Amino acid sequence: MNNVEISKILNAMAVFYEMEGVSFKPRAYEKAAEAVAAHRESAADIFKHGGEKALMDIPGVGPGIAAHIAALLTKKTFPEYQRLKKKYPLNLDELGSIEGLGPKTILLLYKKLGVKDLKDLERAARAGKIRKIPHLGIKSEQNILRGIDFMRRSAGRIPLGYILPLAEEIEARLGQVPGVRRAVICGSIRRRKETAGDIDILVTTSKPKAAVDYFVSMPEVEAVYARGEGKASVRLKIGIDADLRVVPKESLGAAVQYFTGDKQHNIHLRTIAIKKGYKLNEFGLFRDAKNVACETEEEIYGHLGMDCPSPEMRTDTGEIEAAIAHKLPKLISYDSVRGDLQTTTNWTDGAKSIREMAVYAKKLGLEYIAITDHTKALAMTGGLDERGLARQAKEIEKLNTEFNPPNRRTKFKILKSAEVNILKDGSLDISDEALAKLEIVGAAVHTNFNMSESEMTERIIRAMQNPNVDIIFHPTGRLLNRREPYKVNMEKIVAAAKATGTVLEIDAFPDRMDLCAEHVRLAIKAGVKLSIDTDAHAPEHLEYLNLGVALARAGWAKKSDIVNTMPLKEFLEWLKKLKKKR
DNA sequence: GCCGTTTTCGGCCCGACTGTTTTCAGTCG
Repeated sequence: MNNVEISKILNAMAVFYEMEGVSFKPRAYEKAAEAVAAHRESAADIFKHGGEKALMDIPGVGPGIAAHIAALLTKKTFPEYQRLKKKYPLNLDELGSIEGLGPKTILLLYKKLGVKDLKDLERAARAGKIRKIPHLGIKSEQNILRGIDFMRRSAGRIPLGYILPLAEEIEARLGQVPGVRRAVICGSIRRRKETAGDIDILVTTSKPKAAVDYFVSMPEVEAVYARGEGKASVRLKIGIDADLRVVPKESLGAAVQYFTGDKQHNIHLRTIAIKKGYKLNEFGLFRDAKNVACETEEEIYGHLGMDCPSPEMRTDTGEIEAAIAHKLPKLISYDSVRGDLQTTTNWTDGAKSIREMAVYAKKLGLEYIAITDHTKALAMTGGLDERGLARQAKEIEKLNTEFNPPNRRTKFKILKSAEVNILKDGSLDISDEALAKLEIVGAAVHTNFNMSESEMTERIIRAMQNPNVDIIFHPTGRLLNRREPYKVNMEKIVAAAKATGTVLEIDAFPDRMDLCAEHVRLAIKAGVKLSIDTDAHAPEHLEYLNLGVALARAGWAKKSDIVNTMPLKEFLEWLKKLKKKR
């Protein structure tokens, strides 16, 4: 049983206890579930090497839950889970993923209408049965239907950050199969789209059968749809499909181009090929029957008289025209971000200490991180007030001294910062005096999401007008597959950011990934600076930075557009200048 | 059920919004 599966069961326990009306246990199980899911090392390995006791090193896991996890690993279940699952025979995976539907309502619907899964729920809602239940009404019924619709539209797609590591692992393992020369991820994952619906991998090999045999028998495979000489299609246990195609090594470039997409980009490209007297398909670029280019993508684009746009840009939104004009921007490269400007520690709802975050950041080669714990209006996270921020500042100063002994050449800096809440009226929940003492201030909307576009836009603009605010964190507030972005007029936000010198954030956390590519382009065009941050709540989350780079590249960002590509010294000077200007 | 610079037992779960209500339960961040 892997960490995700364990986490799911712990989450189910939280829901069950919520239904039972038990206090405190739900939060405890939820926290443990979250920690297990985020934990790098697999619980199975930890248990194998250190037993139950070692499991307790996972934050939020104590003796009780450690015993449950041990039972899950050895017996696939534990008595309390069995009992509650029997008492509430519900598909919580389905019902729990509908926005606005919590444990109590799920229980109510089960008791009154026998709703056990999504199918039951939709039937009941469509039949108008939900509105008749006391405490629920027409609006609740409509909200449930809307929730189902939203879930359907996003279902089956997994955030890039969660699927990319697996895709890369499969790619690497395929590369090791005897006979295989190359294995290449294609499709939306190669384009680094925010979510992926499937994994597409191409291989060139001298032994097609061996590659197909390996692919369909991987441990991640749940079912095999099809397996042939040069192609296989499977369902993975994580709930999406994966396709393997064996292609001749001479036409790898053409196949990679074809299967990378996107569709609109390829249609446009093929039209250009036709106009120039060619035919373009997955086997090559043909003039009459002669294949003139197929080994590399560059070769194909070159024959069509254009530069090769990087996969992230291929959406047919101007990249082809730019490629023809040889005016593609020099995109920000991966690994060029030098600091993370949004990180959360155990001073609020992060998992680890400032020191642990800093140590990990340093290990990744970063030169600075801003500690941006939540502030007081977010009570649920234990948000810091002015006094808390002052206490934290002392701790940071102490650590900075420790991290930078006088004799050491390489510098690492922890910046005093905060993720300040933008209140409903656009004011902030921390006094200006306290904000002025921080080295960099991020502000974000965390409450009152359902405002009209004009109200929300005004609210954020007002926050930007506070001279202490340097960055707007996750400017659209979307949560992939879970929450729509709040309504804002991005043109106005960008204009205000330009006027106030405020940085807009590209949030690299897999569930967030805002801004979207179009917004990035809009900001860059207006000359607004951006930052790429992870919103890390645990040290490993710092590794998500590259997802933000991917998003920046999709939005045509150059290195100079992103403030935290600057080396430490230059960044601090820039920050000083920024503060002075206001 | 977990946890510890308010510590080994007694806290933890706060505030706003929504939809249903006429005084409040459920949900979310």
